[in-house]
Amino acid sequence: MTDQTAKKRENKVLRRNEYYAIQDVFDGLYAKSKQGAIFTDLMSLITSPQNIALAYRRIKRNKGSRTPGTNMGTIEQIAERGNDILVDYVQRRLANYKPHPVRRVMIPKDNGKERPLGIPTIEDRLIQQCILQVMEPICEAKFHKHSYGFRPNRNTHHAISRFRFLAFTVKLEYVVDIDIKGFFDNVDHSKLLKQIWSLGIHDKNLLCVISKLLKAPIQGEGVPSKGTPQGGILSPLLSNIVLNELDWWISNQWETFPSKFPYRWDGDRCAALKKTKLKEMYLVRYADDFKIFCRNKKDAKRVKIAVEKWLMERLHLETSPEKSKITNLCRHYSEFLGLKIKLEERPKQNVIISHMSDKAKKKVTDKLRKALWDARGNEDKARNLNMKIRGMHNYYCVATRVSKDFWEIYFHLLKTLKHITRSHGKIGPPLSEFQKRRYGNYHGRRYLIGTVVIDPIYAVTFTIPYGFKQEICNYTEEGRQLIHKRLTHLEVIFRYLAEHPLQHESIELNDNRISRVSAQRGKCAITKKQLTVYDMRVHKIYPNGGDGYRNIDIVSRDAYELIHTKDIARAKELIEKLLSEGLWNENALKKTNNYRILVGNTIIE
DNA sequence: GATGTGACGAC
RNA sequence: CUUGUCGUCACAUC
Repeated sequence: MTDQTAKKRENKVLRRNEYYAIQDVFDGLYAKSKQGAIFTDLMSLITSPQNIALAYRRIKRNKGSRTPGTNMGTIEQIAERGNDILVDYVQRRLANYKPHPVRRVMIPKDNGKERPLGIPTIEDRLIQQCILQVMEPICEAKFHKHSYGFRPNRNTHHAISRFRFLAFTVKLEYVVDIDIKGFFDNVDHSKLLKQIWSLGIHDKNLLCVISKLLKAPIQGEGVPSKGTPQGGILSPLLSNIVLNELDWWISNQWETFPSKFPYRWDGDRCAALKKTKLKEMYLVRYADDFKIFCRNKKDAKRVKIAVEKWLMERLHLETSPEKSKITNLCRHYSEFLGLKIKLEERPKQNVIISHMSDKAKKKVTDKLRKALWDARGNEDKARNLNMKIRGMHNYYCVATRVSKDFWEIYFHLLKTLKHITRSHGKIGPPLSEFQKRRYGNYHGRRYLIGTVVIDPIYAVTFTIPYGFKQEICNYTEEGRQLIHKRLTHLEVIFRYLAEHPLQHESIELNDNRISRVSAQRGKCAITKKQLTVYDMRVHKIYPNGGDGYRNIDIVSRDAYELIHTKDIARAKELIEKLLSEGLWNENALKKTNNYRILVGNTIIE
C-alpha cells in the first residue's frame, strides 16, 4: 500500500522532471525560430527518449488510441513493451522509415456525403506525434496571428471575435468567401515540402520522413499522389503550413505591408497606404475556412479573382465557383463557423447581428429531439441530455440573437418535450446549484424526467466572444503564465508544495521550502515577483550549508538561472529580460552578486 | 496546477 | 465498426 503510493509519487516527479527538461528544448526551438534560425538536425531531437516518452503519454489519452489501424495494434500493446524498447523501436523505424498502410474509414458528414478518413497504425501515430512535438514550436513562431484553426490555445470563438472586429470596428462591409475543393485531399506534396523548408526546417532526413509519411499507401486504394491523410496526427499542422503562405500573402498586401518608413502609429500608416494602389484587405482563417474583408465591392471582386488565381498557381488548389462568393454584410448574412452574421444599419453606428446558421439550427434541433426521445424515463440519460444542452449553449452563445434561435428550437421541440416529460409549471422543484448559477434568472416552465430538471432550452444569453490574447503562447514562460489561471493564492501553493515534495531533497528541505514561501509571501527573493509553483525554485545560499531554514531562499526560475550560470552573455540576456518586465533594480543586482560569490561564480557588471 | 472519466462545438 | 487537432464545461483523483 505505502510502497505503491511511494512508487506512484516517484513516477509523478519523474514525469514532471522529464516534461520540464524537454519543455525547455521546445521553448528554445520557438525562440530560435522567431529569430529566423535554420534547423538542420531535428531528427536527433525527435528520436530522443524524452520526446518519445512525452509522445507516448500524449497519444495514450486520445480516445482513438484504443482503435486499431491496419495491423491490430492498440495502445495497450505499446504499453506492454516498456519505454526503452519503445525508444529503440522508434529509432529503428525512423532510420529507414516505411509507414504502415493507413486504414480507410468513411464517416458521414452532416450534408449526407461521406468524408474519407485515413487511420495510421498506432505505431505510426506515435511517430507522427514525436514529429509534431518538435515541429510545432518552430511553426508556431512563424504562423500568422489571425489563423485560428488547429492551433494551440485558439478556438472558434477567437475567430468569430476577429470577424466581429473587422465588420464592426474596422467597418468593412464586403466579405470574400472562397471555398477550396477538398482541401485536405488535394494538398500538393512537393509544394508542402518546400513550404516546410521555407519555415527554416532544413533537415533532409526529417523532410524525407514526412514525404514518405504523406505517401503511406491507403488500404485498397494504393499510394496517394496528393493530400494529407485526415486522421493523421500531423495533418492539421501540415494544413496550416500550406495555408500559412496564403495568410502572409494576403496580410502583406495591406495589414503587414512592409513599408519603408517606420510610421509612428497605425493611423499614419493606413493613411499613407490608402494613397497607394494597394487594396485594403484583412484575413481571418479557421483551417480551410477563411474570409477576406474589403472596403468596397470593386476591391472585393479583384481580391476574389486574385486569390483564386494565386491558390491555383501557387498551391495547385482548385476552388469551387458555386460556393465562392462576395457578400455585402449590410444586405446579407455571411456564414462562419456555425453562425450567420450581418450588419444592421443604424444612424450612429452599424450593429452586428448574428444568429446560428440555418444548418446549425437544424442540426441542433435534430440532435436534441433524438436525445430527448432517448432520455425518456431514464435519469442518467436525462443528465446526459443536460450536458448536451449546456455544450450547445456554450458554443452558440456568441451569437447576438441566440436566445431567439433557441426559442425557435424550443418551440419545435415542445411537442416531444411535453410528450416525454412531466411539467411542473413555473414553480416545480428547485434548480440544481449549477442551473441556478447559470440560468438564475430563468422563470419559465420546468420539465422533469424523473427527478432531473431539464436545462431550460431557451434560457441562453449572449456572451461577447473575446479576442485572442496574442501574447498567450505555449512556448514561452510568459505565455504559459497567461494560460494558467494564476496559481498564486498562498493556500493553493502550500497544498501543492506539500503534495509535490522535491524528490531528490531531504524532508527537512521540503518542510523549510514551505516555510520559506510563507515568509516571502510567495514572492521571489530577488525580483519580488509573485511566483507560481511552476516558476518557483529553491536556492541554497551556501551550496554545502545544509537544508536548514536559513540556508534557503525561494527565487524565480529566471533568477535561479541568473545565480548559477557561468555564461556571462546568458546572464546579460536574463537581466535584459527581467529589466523589460520591470523586475530588475540595484537591489536585485546586489543580491544576485552576493549569491553568485557564494556559489563560486563571478560578479556581473 | 497535473492526471483521469464524461459531454459539447468547429474544421 | 468514427480518426485527428484545438477549445470549452462538468465530475473525480492527487
